[in-house]
Parts: sequence; structure tokens; C-alpha cells
Amino acid sequence: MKSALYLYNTISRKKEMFEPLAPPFVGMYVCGPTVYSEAHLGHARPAVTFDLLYRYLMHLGYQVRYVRNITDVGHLENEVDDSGEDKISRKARQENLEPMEVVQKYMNSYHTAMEKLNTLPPSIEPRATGHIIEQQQLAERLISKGYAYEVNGSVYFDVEKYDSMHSYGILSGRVLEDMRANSRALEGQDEKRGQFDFALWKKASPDHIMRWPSKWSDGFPGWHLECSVMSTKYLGDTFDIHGGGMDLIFPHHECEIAQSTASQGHSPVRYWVHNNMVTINGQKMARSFGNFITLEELFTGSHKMLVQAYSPMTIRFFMLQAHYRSTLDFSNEALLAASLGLQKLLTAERTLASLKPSDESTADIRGLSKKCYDAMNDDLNTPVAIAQLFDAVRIINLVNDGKEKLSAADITSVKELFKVFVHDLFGLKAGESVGNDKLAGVLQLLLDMRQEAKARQEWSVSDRIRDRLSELGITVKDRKDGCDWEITA
RNA sequence: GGUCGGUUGGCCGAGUGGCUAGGCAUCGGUCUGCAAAACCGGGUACGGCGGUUCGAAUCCGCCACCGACCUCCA
Repeated sequence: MKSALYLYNTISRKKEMFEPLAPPFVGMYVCGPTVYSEAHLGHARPAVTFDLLYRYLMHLGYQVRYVRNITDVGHLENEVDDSGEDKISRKARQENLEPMEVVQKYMNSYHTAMEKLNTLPPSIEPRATGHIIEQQQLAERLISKGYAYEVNGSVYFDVEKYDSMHSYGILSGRVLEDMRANSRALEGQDEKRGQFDFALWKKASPDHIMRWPSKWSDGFPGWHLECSVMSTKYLGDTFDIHGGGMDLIFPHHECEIAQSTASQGHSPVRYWVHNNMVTINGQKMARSFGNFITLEELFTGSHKMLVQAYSPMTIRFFMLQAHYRSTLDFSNEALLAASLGLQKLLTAERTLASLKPSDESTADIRGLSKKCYDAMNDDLNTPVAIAQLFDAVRIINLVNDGKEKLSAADITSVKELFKVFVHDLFGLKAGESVGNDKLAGVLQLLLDMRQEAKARQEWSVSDRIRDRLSELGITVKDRKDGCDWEITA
């Protein structure tokens, strides 16, 4: 272990030293997407955040089981609406598809986007539909323990009862009594005993497509059950880390705690870790605001709010430049800044590879690595770690200019620093190289001819080559000794 | 209304009771046939009003504003 990692635990509201239950093993469960539409910007934040945590834990030497679910039973679109249609069913009806076709389509979209963002695949990616039986079993267990009741073929969790025995709201800081005082009673029929009770099993209306048989009714599992079931099934009754977006704290994670505590006497989770939300031009991203951007639109620049495309690595770097518990505001200006910053970082790494060692060092690069680790250990403070990397960038460039010197040993340790932080932990990789060697060869030929033209002072020829390549999205970069090129579009 | 979080320089975004965050932009310079690229360097900051303190942007109080959650949501 390098040193102690501190993580902010939502339930204690403090940074706590991370100590796994059974080292060297670590169990981490993260709430994944409901697959009823294209993967969007909001999906990227937790994916990148917990990918970072996953990578860091492994780097520290832990053996991590990373479980991230796919919710493929659509949560109810509108609980009050008695039609009880869920998101996936609705989408299936609208697009005239099987629900599982909808699920497959958007799951593929999610996976593709995640791969582009260079997030490592989880160890297990369980799906709600694959755990219907276990969910029924948990519902049954909660009934037998007196924490749940059946009405008209549906099963509800009795929040009042639970609150009288334990305490409902410990994660989100809510008090049931206050909630009662501050919310109007919902109008109309409700088969629930208490207004805060939530469904464990829901009877399907006749036209509801996704349904499974059960002792209570043909229906489908409730909102929060799948995560309780799948996390403990694969990670045990008590596991180390449960992650997800902050918007899931209430009611989703609160209900998970209630279900598990009611069924097994204690919460299964030791550290609750939540990432903050993404905003766009200062506004929450929501369909109703018209600022809803899918990851594919971002990567291709096809959304009307985007002035250009932003590469997956730019998105990733942009997210890492902010702390995961801060809201992160997307704008063209901010993304462009991130993209240029990333380019600078990666360019310096190429410079580093060709640096000439000196007998001694005049620049101090020791300490940078420790500062990076310190930052990571302080609740994954990636922006501070990145600032250290830019310090290294400045030194690399100064050495390259002959204004500072680095010994061979120091150069090696800077290389190691970049390898560990830029690549292994931050998961950043250099942009696409040329698809194949032939193109590289052709380019080299063109650039050689341009150099010769320049030597003969035939500027019209050399400029023409440069301009035509530029139109093709290839930027020619003249250097003191020869020239370099980069695919920029 | 309730709960929680935030307000940092042109933009994004860290952080600490006294010591330059960093990136982008801008300005100056190096380089260059020109341009771009690349590199170096400089400046501008901590919402308002009180308080604690030798000293606060950092702690406390009040006010203003913004956001998240309270319904599905990453």
C-alpha cells in the first residue's frame, strides 16, 4: 500500500480512511444505467469516477470485485398513474420492439460509449431481469419479517413500521416526521398504507408487457429491490463500497438500506460514495430543458449546442479536472479548454520520450509523485494531481529547451509518473494515430517533398501541401529540426 | 416549505488560518520565408455586512444569490 486512502462517506459526511473488510479483497457496487435510451453525458460521470476508483484500488494492490448493474426492468414512468407503464415497456411500444430489443439496443449503446471513454469493464454486470427470483425471495422475506404487506397482488415496504424499529432516512438526513409535515398527501386512490411506502412487487396491468409470474400476481419487481439483491448476492451481506450519482441518495439508496436492514438486521454498505451531477451552461441536464446531450452527439459534435466534436478523452480529462463531488458545468468554452490542456499534457509526454539525460539534475522532480499520491489519497483529488502533472510538463519543456537539466534516473521517474497517473489511473490515452502504416508513409513522403521545396524557397509548393493537408484535418507542425503532424479533425 | 451543497480572477476549476494551485483565454517574448504549432514569462481573485484572531478568501453569525434532492433520473 502506498499510504492511506481517504474517501468521503456520504453516511457519515466525513472523509474516512478506507479499510476493506477483508483485505486484499474489495467489493464495490455501482448503480449502472436504466437502458431505455441512448447513453448520455450524465452516465459518463459515475462511470469515469468509479472507473478511477477501481483503477486506483487495484493500483494500491487490492483485488477488487467491481459490480455494476444494468437496470433492464424500467422503473415506473409514473407511480400515480395507474397504467403503471414502465420506461422500457413504453419505449418498446413506441418503437414496436420487444422490450428485450430495447434493452439490448441501449445496453450496446452504453457499452460502446463506455469503451470509448476507456472505462474498464466491471467484474460482473448483473441485470435485474436475471434476478427476478431473488427479488421475489427478498420481498417474501420482508413480508415474513413483518416489514412488507400485500395488497391486490402488489407488495409494499412498510416505511412507518421500519422507521419505528430502525431509522428511515439516515443516509439522506431525512426525518420521516418532517417529511410527513412537509408533503401534501397525494390525491386519489392508493393501495399503500403509508404515503412513503414503496413497491417491492407491482402487479402488472393487462397491457403491461414486462411481467413475471409470482405468488402474488403476474407483475414485476419494484424500484429498489434489484440493487439490494444483486449487491449482496455477489459481494456478500456486508461489502465495502456502494457508489452512484448523488441523485440516487434519496429515495433509491435510502430504500436499499431499509430493505437490507429489515431483512438482515444491518446495512450491507460500509462506504457510500456519490458523484455530483453534470450541468450544461449552468443548468441541470434534462430533456425538458432541451439541453440533453448523448455521448455520441458529444463525440461527433452533432448536437445543436455544440460548436465542435469533443473526443472521449477530452470528456474524460475534463471530468478529472474537477473533483468528483463538485457539480461540473459543461460548456463549449470549458470543453475546448480541456481539450487543449489534454493536448499539452500528451505532447509533453512525447517530448519526454526524446529527452536527453544530463549528468545531474537542476530541476526538482522528486516530490511530484508523492504530491500526486497525496492528492489521490485525499478523496481522489484528481484536479490537484493533474496540477502536479502540469508542473512536470513545464520542467520537461524547460529541459527540452536546454534551460534545465535532468539526470537519466530523474527522466525515468518522470516517465514512471506519467505512466502511472496519466495512463494507468486517469485512463488517458493519446489520440488516434494513423490508421495504418501506409498512410504514415505517404504523409512522410509528402512532408519530405515539402521540406525540399522549402529548401528551394518554393513557398507556393510548400504552402499548398500544408494547406491541403489542413483541409483534410491534418495539421503540419514545423519544428526546428524537421516537422511533425497531427490529426486534428 | 424541508434537507444538503455552493458563491474564487475573462472562462473552467483546486485549496489552505499567514507561504504562486492548475488548465484555457489575454498580454509580452523566443522560434519562423509567412502562418500555424511548440516553448518561456507577466498581470488580474476569493458574493455582501459584521465578528473571532497578531493575521481570514480560509473559522463563526446574519444577508443576498445559485444549485441538487424532496417524483423517475447518473
